[in-house]
Amino acid sequence: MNNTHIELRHLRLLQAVAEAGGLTAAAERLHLTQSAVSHQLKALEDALGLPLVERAARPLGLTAAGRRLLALAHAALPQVDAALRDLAKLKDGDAGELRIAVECHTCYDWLMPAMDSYRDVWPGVELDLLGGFQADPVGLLLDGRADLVITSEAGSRAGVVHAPLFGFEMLALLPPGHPLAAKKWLAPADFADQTLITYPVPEDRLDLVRRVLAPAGIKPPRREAQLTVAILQLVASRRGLAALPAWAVAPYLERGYVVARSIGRHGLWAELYAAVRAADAARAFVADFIDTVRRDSFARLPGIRAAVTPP
Amino acid sequence: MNNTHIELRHLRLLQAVAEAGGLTAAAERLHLTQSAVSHQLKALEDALGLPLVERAARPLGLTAAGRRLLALAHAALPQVDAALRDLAKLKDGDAGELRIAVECHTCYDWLMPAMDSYRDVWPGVELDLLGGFQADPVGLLLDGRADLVITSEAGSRAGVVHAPLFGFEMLALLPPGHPLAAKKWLAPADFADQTLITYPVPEDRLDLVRRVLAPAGIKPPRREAQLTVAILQLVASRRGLAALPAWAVAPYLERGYVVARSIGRHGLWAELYAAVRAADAARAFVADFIDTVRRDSFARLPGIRAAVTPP
DNA sequence: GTTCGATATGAGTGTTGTTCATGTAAACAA
DNA sequence: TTGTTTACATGAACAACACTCATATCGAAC
Repeated sequence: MNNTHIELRHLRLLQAVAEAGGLTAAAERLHLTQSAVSHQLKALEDALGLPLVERAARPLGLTAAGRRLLALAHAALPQVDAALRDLAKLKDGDAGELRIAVECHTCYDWLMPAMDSYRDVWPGVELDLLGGFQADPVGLLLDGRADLVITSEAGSRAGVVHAPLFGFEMLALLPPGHPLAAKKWLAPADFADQTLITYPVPEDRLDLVRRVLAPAGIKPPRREAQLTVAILQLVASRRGLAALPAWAVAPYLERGYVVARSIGRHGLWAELYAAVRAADAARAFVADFIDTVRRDSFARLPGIRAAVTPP
Repeated sequence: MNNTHIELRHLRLLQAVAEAGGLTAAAERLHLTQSAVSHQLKALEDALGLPLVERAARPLGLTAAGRRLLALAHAALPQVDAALRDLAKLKDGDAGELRIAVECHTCYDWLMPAMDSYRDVWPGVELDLLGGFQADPVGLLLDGRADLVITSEAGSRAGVVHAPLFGFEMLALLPPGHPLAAKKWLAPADFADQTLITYPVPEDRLDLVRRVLAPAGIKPPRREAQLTVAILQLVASRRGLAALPAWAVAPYLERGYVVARSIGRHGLWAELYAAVRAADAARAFVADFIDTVRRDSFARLPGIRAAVTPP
């Protein structure tokens, strides 16, 4: 029957479920409750008269019907997005300038590919990347020296909008065979007698220090390194511990170069935001840059989750 | 912006508006009120921040944005339909038998192409066409000698479901230059002294006689012909008048072979139904045959409208 | 067994799509 | 011109539906 009342909402739902590997995780991405996802999926299955997901398996598997519908989602949703982009260009024009300042060192890992995707669909937008460490990157927006800032601070300043990108886990990195590797997760006290290897930034910019160690009154010695590989090399050679975003270390973990542990019972989670001037937030090429980063990151980065603050 | 809440419903709406050339006509096809279509279109335009249709022109024109979105509809909706068909096959299987009996002579005009489209997507279904005039075609369903009957009678019999296909206008055909051609439409009395040329069927099967002439107490002489071309030839050579469905005579009208006039102020409209056994109505390959006929007919036949009885 | 993480379910609520009843505007006829 | 017809717009009332909240159920790990 073709009169089945199917909507793009259903396709987005199925895609999210398949990608997230579970209803709860899908709900988070869609900024819905788990209940809504469960209800909606059931309603869809009832309407079609076919089960779409294997409820037993974890990660959740799709049935043959589910896979067919997912194939439709993969075919149709990008077409829809492309059309909406074209409409946005018709409305706002398709040219502009986007000078991007980046606060976090490891962000280049995902920012570069995202910029490449973006360039494909907005060839008329001039992309610039501002280098060097900035004391007050959001200030650059108001100075007019940058148009978009990637930051981990949600702090809202007048005239600036912070759009949440995604949440990620900071993992503690240990050399293989380190005594602490026996634990499932590390408590603040575990860092007491360890050297901390970090990027060369002030202490209050390090989530591990500001949110975990400082509150616990622990102040381990620090050693700084400029590059991610250098930090990993120091950890691997047992000069100390480090804390880096999960996505940045995934390739090294696979090779067994270092091992990772969560920080605290539920892990140390941080968020990234794209800050733009309020006046620019509604401009199509700006809004779509943020969308592109979100989509691209979810497709590419392991161990990230939707931002808690809805976009 | 991509977070715009667009749904397949919107695409179907825009497609219907574009094809029907107006909101009112689109509403009829979608089995909605004109108000609903107007509201929904306005909501969509507001959400996108762009006008989609040129309200002034008649038939309604699309803006550049409307055309872009229509292109999306043309790309995406067939994919959706194909996916739903595949799901139906997964559910019910993809094979079956469909013996079709046809009551109306001119129906072969659209039935053949529709059957061709259908065969493409349901290669496993055995299609058969039952020939010859049937006194009680719906009876064949209950006898088990046919599986689907094309009929113009809505009359519901136990165990048989009548699915409306579309409404069409019966046009009165006159030779060019006939005195009655001066009128915009013909009244019952106009037929009083004219010979009526018809297919060889009982009088009570002729809509013109049963619904117009008989109630007015008019009983013109009849002359019968087997073939549509024969009827048209007799009309053109001034042997009498005929009444045929608009779609069946469109090509002859274009060539000026005959001229057509409405019967009555608002025209004489009839409907066609597909009758199937109630037990078969839910089977995917049966339901989709009916859908295919509807879609195909609307795409191909001029001067038809949605059935008044909602499907 | 208990606990934890994940999905299901029922009731209540807010949103939104639809209809109904008009209003308005343009085209056409008298 | 006025009346008539046809098509689209609009506001209020209603109905349907999607979502949330709270809670139940299920399964796996300990």
